[in-house]
Amino acid sequence: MSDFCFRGENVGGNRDSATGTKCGRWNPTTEQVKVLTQLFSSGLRTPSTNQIQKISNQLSFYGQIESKNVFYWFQNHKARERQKRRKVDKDVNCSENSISINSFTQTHFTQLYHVSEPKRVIETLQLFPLNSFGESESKNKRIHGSDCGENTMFSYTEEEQMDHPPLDLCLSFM
Amino acid sequence: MSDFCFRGENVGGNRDSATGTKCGRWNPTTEQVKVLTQLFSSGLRTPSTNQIQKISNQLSFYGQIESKNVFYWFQNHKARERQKRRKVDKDVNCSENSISINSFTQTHFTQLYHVSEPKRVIETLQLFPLNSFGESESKNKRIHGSDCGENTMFSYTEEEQMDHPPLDLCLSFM
DNA sequence: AGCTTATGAATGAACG
DNA sequence: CGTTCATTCATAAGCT
Repeated sequence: MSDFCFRGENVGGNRDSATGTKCGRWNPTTEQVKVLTQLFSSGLRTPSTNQIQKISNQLSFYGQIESKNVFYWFQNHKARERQKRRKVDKDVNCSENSISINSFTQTHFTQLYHVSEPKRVIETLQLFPLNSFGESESKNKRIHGSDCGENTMFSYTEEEQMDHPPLDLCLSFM
Repeated sequence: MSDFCFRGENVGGNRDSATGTKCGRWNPTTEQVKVLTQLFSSGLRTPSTNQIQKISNQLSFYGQIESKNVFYWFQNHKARERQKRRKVDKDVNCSENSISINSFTQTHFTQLYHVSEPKRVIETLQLFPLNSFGESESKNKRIHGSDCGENTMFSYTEEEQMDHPPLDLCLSFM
């Protein structure tokens, strides 16, 4: 199943612009998404302006990107994780509720806004290696992990094209 | 309309035995679509989280469904109606506003992207909730202290009787 | 059977 | 921040 759904991501050389693809909005490459996701997984949620700048700067190697893209990405990612959590929280009950669902039986709004804040991140996300991390597995899941497996394993190989900067994000962050 | 034309209304689980895949995407039953459409026709455009939950809960009787399905359904339905409307409108609004904002943190983008509001569907059918005040739930007073009144009261009169549960949506909504 | 349409799902961008 | 809009991708259903 083709769950991976990168739309037009271009690993090799992202068409800068002014080509066939309309550059209406930012289309992140898989590398960019991967890095951003890892940063998020590392606990980074609301990067400062400075961090945004640096992230954007680093990611610009993989393709066209602006600071605001990074900004929005984190905003959206954070918001959606929470939103999803809220929506999925209690739909666990299957379709076995016959009738008699009164209005007051809706007492399972578990206000558990406990999103388990990842301890405010360490000031030095030295989480990812300086070099090409092999992306063995870990957090490669799609943002919107659905109920059905959601494998979403990016099946692209990157060994052959690691001529880009070794992602020294952790260095330039602080 | 073929009434009993469940397209996978397997209560046990929505799985496509043909391919073995667990679940591709939500396949609403005719009943579900009918109810959703009616709700939309009644004026409901953007149900709140609670409403989504209740709708989903009710519709789960007819088949597998999740909250996010309801959410997406309304999003898409509304968006597509507007989209079509826009196409018909044939508005050659070549508003070419190149966003030259690099400092998003500075201030909010001053973009006057004001689309023609499609006259907000008739929202006048706020008859009245059939049930009394849902004191138990009512409003979760946010710290924001903003006014409440997010209750999209609507009442759709279901004339035709169904051979399934009495669809007390209007009851459980509020 | 392939193409087209309809629609579920996802997400970047922006608003209040 | 939470919510909403707009655009796009992916896929099931429908049509020729």
